[in-house]
Amino acid sequence: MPELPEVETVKRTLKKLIVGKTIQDVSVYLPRIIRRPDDVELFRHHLTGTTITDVRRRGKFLKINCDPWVLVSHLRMEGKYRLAEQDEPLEKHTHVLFHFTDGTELRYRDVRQFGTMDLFRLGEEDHHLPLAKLGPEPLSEDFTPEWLLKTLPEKKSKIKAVLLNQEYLAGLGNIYVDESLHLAGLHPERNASSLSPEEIRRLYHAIRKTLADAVEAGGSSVRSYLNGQGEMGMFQLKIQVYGRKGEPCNRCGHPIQRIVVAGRGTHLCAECQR
DNA sequence: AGTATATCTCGGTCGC
DNA sequence: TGCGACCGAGATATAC
Repeated sequence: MPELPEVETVKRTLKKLIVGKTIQDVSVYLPRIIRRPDDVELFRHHLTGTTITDVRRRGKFLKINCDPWVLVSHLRMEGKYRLAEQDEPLEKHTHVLFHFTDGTELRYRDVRQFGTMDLFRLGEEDHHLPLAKLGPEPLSEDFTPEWLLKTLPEKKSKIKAVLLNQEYLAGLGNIYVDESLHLAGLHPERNASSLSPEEIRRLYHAIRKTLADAVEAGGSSVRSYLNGQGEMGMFQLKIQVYGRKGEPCNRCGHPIQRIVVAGRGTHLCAECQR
């Protein structure tokens, strides 16, 4: 389930692999993936003949510049991009192909078929859904302790629900929320408004460190996540709580619990997180 | 208006 | 081996 660090890793990998390539044609085998424009033939028509000029990221979204268009792509649970030679056999669950003029092609695979693609005029994408309402980037200078100190006390939900809300903060998902809360020593069911200023500062630094470390490690390879070159990230080796139900907490030795918070499986150490 | 909860997408995986 | 339950990001709908 790619979250910010995984999408950042895919972005960096794809940037090296596809910038400068020209799209000769596009094949769409599962039209439902393409949300905008609503006509898949128009999607093909717009992209054909364009050249990839940049690959960026916003929250968990990839932004692939195909001037004068930008493809906004969300991988959801299991979406993957891979650069292939056009004569390689198609893997199962391949839904979209971007054929380049040099004989290679960018392939989008997605077993769960949850991923989405939205095409916008370059520059207009941030003013429309799905990007329009996203909260600040947690690794940018927009995300500060002062902002967290000001906004968290106004929230009436549990801290885990707040951090999962992409309109509040963009890019955290289930894994990195659980990891950040463990590092901060905060219970996921705490009301956001109950956190003391000291706890909020701890949370701020925990989020920054968790995400920065994960980006540096190339993301986590939980489930089937691979970057654009098919390589695995290494952050899963550093994971403290996610998916470790029953195993001992690396800090205190007490067993990791799994509970449900905000409708999501949630891993925590009840000894370290209060 | 903000928050909580349920529903929906899907197929691999798991338990029985 | 077969089958139903489960999982989950985020949009959407509904309730309060």
